[in-house]
Parts: sequence; C-alpha cells; structure tokens
Amino acid sequence: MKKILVGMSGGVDSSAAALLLLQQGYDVTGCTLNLFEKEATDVNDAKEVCGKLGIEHITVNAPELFRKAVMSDFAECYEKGETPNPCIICNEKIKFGVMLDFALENGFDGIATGHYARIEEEDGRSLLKRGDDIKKDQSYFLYRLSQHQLSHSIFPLFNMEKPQIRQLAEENGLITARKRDSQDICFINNGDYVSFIKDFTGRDFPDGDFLDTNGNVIGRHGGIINYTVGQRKGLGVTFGKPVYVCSKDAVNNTVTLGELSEIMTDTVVAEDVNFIAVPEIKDEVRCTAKVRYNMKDMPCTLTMEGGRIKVKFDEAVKAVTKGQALVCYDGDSVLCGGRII
RNA sequence: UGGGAUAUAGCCAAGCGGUAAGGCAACGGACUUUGACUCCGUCAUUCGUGGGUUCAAAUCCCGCUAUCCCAG
Repeated sequence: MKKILVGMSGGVDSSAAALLLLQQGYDVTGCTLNLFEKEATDVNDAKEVCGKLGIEHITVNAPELFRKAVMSDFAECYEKGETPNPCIICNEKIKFGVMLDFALENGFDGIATGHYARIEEEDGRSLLKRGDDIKKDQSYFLYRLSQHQLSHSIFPLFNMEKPQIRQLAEENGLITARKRDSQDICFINNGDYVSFIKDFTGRDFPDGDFLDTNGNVIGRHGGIINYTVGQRKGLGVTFGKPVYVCSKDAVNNTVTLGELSEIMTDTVVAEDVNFIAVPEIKDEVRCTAKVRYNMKDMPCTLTMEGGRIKVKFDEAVKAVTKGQALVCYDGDSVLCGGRII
C-alpha cells in the first residue's frame, strides 16, 4: 500500500497518524468525515494540520448513513432496554465502511486511522492485535472489522505511547498537540444521551417501578433509558448498601435492582459474531475476554452455541450488559467478538 | 386519657460527662473515544425544643413538642 487516505478527526492521535505516515514515505491525504451537525472547529483543526504537513485535505459526507446506522441504532438499542456501543458500529460502518469504500473508489490503496491497535498479516489472515500502549489499546472497538477492512487499513500508532504522540505533535508544531482527548459519544452534546434519545425518537419514556430481584416493587424510576445494567449512581433510592441495576425490562417498563453479588455472572453469550484470528471455532478454546472496553480481559473458555459464541469466565465478571460487546483475545490478538444478548 | 419508649445530616446509625464514628445517598474531581463501574475529595461548630447542674452536656436533671407501642 502506498497511497493512503487517513481519517482525521481533528484530534491529536489522527494528526500524529498522518505525520507518521508521511515520515514513512506514504502518499498521504487527510480526510474528515462529515457525519452530523457540529461546530466546525474539529474540521478546521484537521485542515490546519494538513496544511502544516503539506498534504491535501478532503471531507466526505455521510450524514444519512451515520444517522441510520449509528444514531438510529443507538436510540433503538436503548428503547429495547439494551445499552449500545455506537463507537463499534461507527468503526464498522462508517470509518472502515464509508471512508474505506470512498478511498478504494478514488484511487487510494487503503486508509489509516489514529487507533491504538495493530494489524499483522499471518498465514493469509489479517490479525487485529492490541496496540503497544496497553492503557490506550482500542482493539475492543475494532472487533467487528472484516478481513477486507483490516487488510486495507493501517494503524500508524500501533507501537506508540500516548505521551510520545503528544510530544511528536508538539515537536512538529501541530495545533492539535495539546487538545484534550475526546470522550463521550461524539454526536451527543455534553453527555446528555437521554435528551438525545427523546429528541431523536420523539418519544417520552415514562416513570416505572424499581423491582428487587424477587419482583417486589421497591421504588420508582424516572424512565428506563436513564439506566444501564451495573449502574449505581443516580438511582434515587438508598438501602444502606450500594445497589446496582441488575436488569431492565422495556416491555413492562421495570428496572430491577440488587446488590453487587447479584450483578456478578460468569457466563456470557454473544450473537452477530465476527471472527478475526480464525475463520471459525469448532472446539472449546481457552482464551481471555472482556465485556466492556475499560476492563482487563479475563481468562475464560470459549465455545460455539448455534451461531453464537459463549464464554465461561473462570471468575465472575461484573455487570454483563446486553448490547455491549464481548471480545475474545488469544494473547494480544483479537480472536472474535459479538454483541452480548 | 393513663403507662412505656424514642428524638443525632436527605436516609440508616455510633456515641453512655471531655469537645459529633461509619454506611447509603448527594455533590466535585480523576479515570475513559460507548453506557457504566472504580478511585479520590467534600458533606452536622452541632445532636427535637426551652431551661438547669458542671470547668466541660448529644450524653445527667426538669418542662414542652413530635413520633411509636401498650392499655381503654
């Protein structure tokens, strides 16, 4: 691959990714996706970085698909009482979907992004591995990528640590060097996803009952979308012990609460599975897995069950949540992943 | 209306003459390209109320008020 379209969000990571590719001799063009209504500062920052690097900057519009694939999916997931992970969908459908398609159709050999992850070719397969900066590793968010997507992608930051990235950007006079890391959902302002869902769906989400694990009513909740499994804060109830959301029932509009021990589980099933390191799994596999981004992967046994993957952890994990991703690792390599049911 | 008991933060609660523990909640921050979790920090100059005793009272004494229980 020689001619690369690099996705530039306007942050420091993607700025550094473009810089690194240039230094490595690639023919680089910067690309910012225009996906939803937002302030122009990020696009302008990306443009300015490209100017500084002396590379072309283009924008690609995909608001309709983003709305349908990411925003709408996000809202629907909450309506069903699940908890979505929009970044994972966005990676699959937008960054490595729309943007990659655009690149390949316009004479590029592939795309690059500022993700902290690694792609390696081995025995004819493209492997997705953790980035060297284990603290920033983002392979979890990329588990849905296909062989086609992986084989046309580059993660220039794969062996870099975050502080190095900032320093590199600083040394090269990139204005994004000191920009704060992005966080929260990009298309939602100030973290208020509840208002977003209400506006997006035009629906109201009425109050309902809090239940204990025996089904007794123990209080009132303020609308089912305000809660997610494992949540402890903001419940508005107090029992002397911390209580957590155990489950949500969208049909009956109830939220079940319980103690810590009641949200611990050792078995997780996920559907809509994507395999990366191997094309399929037949026998039982010992591996590690995580059920959310911000946790260390834990030892487990992986099996197939119908078209689904089933993981039994050696020790119970906290607050397994429908809609989140189960991602399995073989060492540093992503084995497979799926959406938790 | 008698008899008994209890009143400490938003909630639960320790304290028993020496200067207001703790838990839950809440709030603030850290962490974090999802939601959460977690971690750190803050949170009663004052103990229902008015007097009294004492060098010193949430703690002892008296009145009042409120609540609860038993009796009618």
